[in-house]
Amino acid sequence: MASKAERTTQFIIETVAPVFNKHGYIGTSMSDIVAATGLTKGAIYGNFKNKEDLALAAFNHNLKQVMGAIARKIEAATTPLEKIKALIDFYRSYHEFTIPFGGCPILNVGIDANHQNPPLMERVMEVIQKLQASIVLIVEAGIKNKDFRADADAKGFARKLFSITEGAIFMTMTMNNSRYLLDATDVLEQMLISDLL
Amino acid sequence: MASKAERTTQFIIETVAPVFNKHGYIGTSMSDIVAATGLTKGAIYGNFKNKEDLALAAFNHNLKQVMGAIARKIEAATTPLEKIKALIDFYRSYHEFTIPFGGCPILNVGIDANHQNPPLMERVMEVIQKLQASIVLIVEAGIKNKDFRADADAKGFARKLFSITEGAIFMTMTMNNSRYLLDATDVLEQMLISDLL
DNA sequence: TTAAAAATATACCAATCGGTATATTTAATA
DNA sequence: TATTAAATATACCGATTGGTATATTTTTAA
Repeated sequence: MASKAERTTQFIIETVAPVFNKHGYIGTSMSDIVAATGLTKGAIYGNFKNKEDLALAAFNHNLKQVMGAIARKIEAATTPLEKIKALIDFYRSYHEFTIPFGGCPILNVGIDANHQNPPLMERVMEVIQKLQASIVLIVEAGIKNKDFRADADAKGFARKLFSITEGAIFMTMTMNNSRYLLDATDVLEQMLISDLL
Repeated sequence: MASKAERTTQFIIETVAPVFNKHGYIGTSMSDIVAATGLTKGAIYGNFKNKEDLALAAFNHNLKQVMGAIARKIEAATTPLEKIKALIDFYRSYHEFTIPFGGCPILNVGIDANHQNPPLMERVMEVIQKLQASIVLIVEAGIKNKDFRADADAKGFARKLFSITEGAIFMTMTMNNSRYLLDATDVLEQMLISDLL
């Protein structure tokens, strides 16, 4: 069994992650964190060096939740074409999925940390690069596989997929209307045909 | 000539608008505002009831800047088709255009005010509705005009245009790479053909 | 079961937060 | 130019910020 300390650290991260995602770095105060966890400042600072470290851990935890769900969907699919389809399909139910998290962590922290928190911003950029690279890998596998056209632009497709998805998440979150995400899946399905097939 | 007071009020709004857009509502302190304007708290509170009123004025000012530039482009075009093309084309140079503002005010405040500042959030939603309605009007004029297909989905097109654009702005701002906006113009041009023509 | 170590709680710190009452300066106008 | 009204500066308010030193409690392991 994990030590008490390890379990407490994990508990703090899990409890605080949606708070940071909803209210942002500056918008989340140490007293918010104390209130959310029911612990005291002593306990928090015993487990994390400072607020910034905790925010980083919270962001990574939020990412893991969302990425984990996506990864499971993609890994369940067998061919590259089916993986891309599964990825697009995931966003059909993303609104309900993301409500407990408070939206997309990449989008939220990307806006929140820009001009504000350089280390957090660095992490966002790094994560986006990695996610795009993993989409590129799938598309390239599909080219080898003859699922996709030989001249398909894997990087371009990954960029557009990511960009369109983030825009749709933003719109459904701010307008509280999942239609934007459904629109986006239509656009992405058309793009799949015109760009890759 | 405008009175001294009116000019000071305007000066505060103009000076503070990009600060709010970059750092967000909570991230912008009254001392930031004092430092940026070179005025004192007395002067600021003599011109605005409180920080929230100032933030709202700043948001409206930022909007006016961006919307003004777009409106000029659209009004210069004569036919509905050309207006839509001009709108899409505007985003080709949006990255450079928006750097002094610190990004898209709708995107920034939409993320920043969500779960944080209900009156500001209300204003964001209202603005998005109005902007989409104005795109719908252009498309509907184009349908009457025979520029566009009779069965074109004006509202759906407006939603997708807005959503794709915001996503691209987010990506180019956080990755500091205008390629995402250029990608988006390609997608939008294809969408113009497939959805409206 | 007890001693040592680790984790948590308590009580505090200086700095900063948004905001205000009042004094002073500046601008408008007669 | 003098008077008045408006605008701005100064000095302050209590509350809250992130963070810490130390006391207390709880867990771990002998």
